[in-house]
Parts: sequence; C-alpha cells; structure tokens
Amino acid sequence: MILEKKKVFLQFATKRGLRSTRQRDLILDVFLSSHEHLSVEELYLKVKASHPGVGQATVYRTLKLFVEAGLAREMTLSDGQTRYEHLLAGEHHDHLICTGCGTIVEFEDETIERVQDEIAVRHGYTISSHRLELYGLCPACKGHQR
Amino acid sequence: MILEKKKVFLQFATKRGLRSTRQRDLILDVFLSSHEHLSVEELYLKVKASHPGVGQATVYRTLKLFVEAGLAREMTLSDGQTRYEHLLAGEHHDHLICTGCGTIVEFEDETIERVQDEIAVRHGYTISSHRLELYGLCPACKGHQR
DNA sequence: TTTACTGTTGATAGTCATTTTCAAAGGATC
DNA sequence: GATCCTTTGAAAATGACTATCAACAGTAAA
Repeated sequence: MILEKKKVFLQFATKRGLRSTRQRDLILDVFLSSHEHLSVEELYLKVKASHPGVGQATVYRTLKLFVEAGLAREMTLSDGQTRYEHLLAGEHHDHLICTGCGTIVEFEDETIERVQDEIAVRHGYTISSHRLELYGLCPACKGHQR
Repeated sequence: MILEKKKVFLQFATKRGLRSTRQRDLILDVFLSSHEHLSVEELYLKVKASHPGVGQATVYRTLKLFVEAGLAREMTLSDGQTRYEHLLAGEHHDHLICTGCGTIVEFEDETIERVQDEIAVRHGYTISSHRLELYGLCPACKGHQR
C-alpha cells in the first residue's frame, strides 16, 4: 500500500524529469505514515523531528508535488491553514468536522454524489470536483456542553 | 427589500450600541446593491470609486458587522480571498463554481440537505452549518475549449 | 449649541501562511 | 570525476487580514 504509492510518485517523478532526493523520500515517508489531515506546519514539525536540517519551503514544495502526482489532495478549511490528505485512486470522500475539538471524520455518500451530478447537468455544468463539509459537534463535545 | 435590510442593520446597530456613520451607510449601500459574491478587495474598490477617503480596514471591519447582523455570510473559496454574499433570513444555498471564468451559480437542494442530516445522525454529530461547492466548467467555458 | 464623552476611522505597522529568490549543494549523465 | 542543471535552505518578499493609535465625529447631557 505504501510501497504502491511510492511507486506512483517515482513514476510521476520520472515522467516529469524530477530528481530523487533524500528530502522528497523523507517527506513522502512521513506523509504516507500519518493518517491524519495534516497541515503543512504539522507535517514540517514531524519531518524536522527526525531530520532537523529540512527547510519548510521544501515541505511546501514537496506537498504540491504530491498533489500533482495524484497522491494527495489539498483541503482548506476555514482556519486559514492548508491541509493535505491522502488520495486513493478514484476515491472521493467528504468531511464531517467537529467545531468543538476539530476532529475530522470522512464519509462517502452515493446519493449526494448522484444529486450533485443532476444539479450540474441542470445548469449545463461539467463537474470536475467538489467539496462538501459538514460542521457541527461530535458526540464527545456534545457531552461536554454545559 | 434593500430598505428591509437597512432596517435590520439599524436594529442590530442600536442593540449593540453602535453609532451610525457615513462609512457604514455607504458600505452597506454598496454591498446591498451588488449581486455578486464580492471579495473584500472588490468591495473596497467599489466603495473607493465613489468615496476615495474610505480606508480598507473600515471595509473589513464593516463586513464583519454585516455578518454579525445576519445580513451577510462569509465564504472562503480556494483562492485565498474571503468573499461576502447576501444572506436572506433562514436561507441556505450552495455554490456551483466555474473553474474557467469564476462565475458562481447558487442552488439549493432539499435532497442533499436531508442526506446530510442522515449522515450526521449516523455519526452522532449535530450539524450547525455546512458548505458544498461544485467545481466545473460552465456552458460558456465548455464552448471555448479547444 | 456647546461640551464632554467615547465609539469610529484611516494610515500604518504587524501577523501569519505561503511563495520567491538566490547562492550553495547535490543528483544525473557523460 | 567533471559538468550540467535541479533542488535545497535561509531569508526576504508577498498577500490577505488584523491590531494599534492619534485624530475625528456621533451622541447625549448641560
């Protein structure tokens, strides 16, 4: 699974004439081995923890490459930080975000996808992507409420 | 309709002990008379066109007041600019955004709203708001494609 | 209407995330 | 290993937005 993705990036790099460097390998490892929706800063800190020499500009640059390679998806929530999440081939999912603790749950719903297509057709649009975020309180945070 | 909204703002201002100033009246006029999804910068330019003395900090501040007054909604697309759109009482709508020319179409769909609620319940969440954006090419831009 | 009080404004400096710049370092190819 | 040219790290630059603060202007009482 991780190997699979490494191969994808390798192929992408080859096709684009990119060089293979320690930094890119390292950042890819850290990215692939984390399952959260990491912000660039968080990822940078993780990388720096094991390899202090890596600059954050490199992390920014490399994450953009992952997006181009189809390995990652950029997501901008309303907190002003760009996050990157794993993207499995052909997969689409949306997010349920807790406004209390920030927990993000992923979900997928076929009905919504279908209705979206209908709406697009009705307006003559051809959809290339979409973004759906539901904001609210998760079970735990509801409990803590006064 | 516009008068109605002005009254809403007036009431809000009174309740909050805000003073009525030329700048706020002006910015409200410009905001209410534009039907697009304006970014702060765009609105600032419109305001400045007729009244060059107004500072952009005031535009930023005033738009936030409109949100608090329930007249406007903040929306952040992926272009890094905050936009403000009109908000009618109790109304919810989503956006269809052309990746070619940036045109934004609003739509509302009851099925999607209902499915969203179901999903939230399934995960034990209580939804307070949501955001749905569909990105794609509008009919005009599809035509221009090579 | 004048005065005194206090909210508001505009200019500017500050912040924060992200991008650009550029010299030095390091892959890749011969 | 020499050469070429991409990549890197540090720091400066950018862009959107926010905070600061002295000057200004509503407002309500005198």
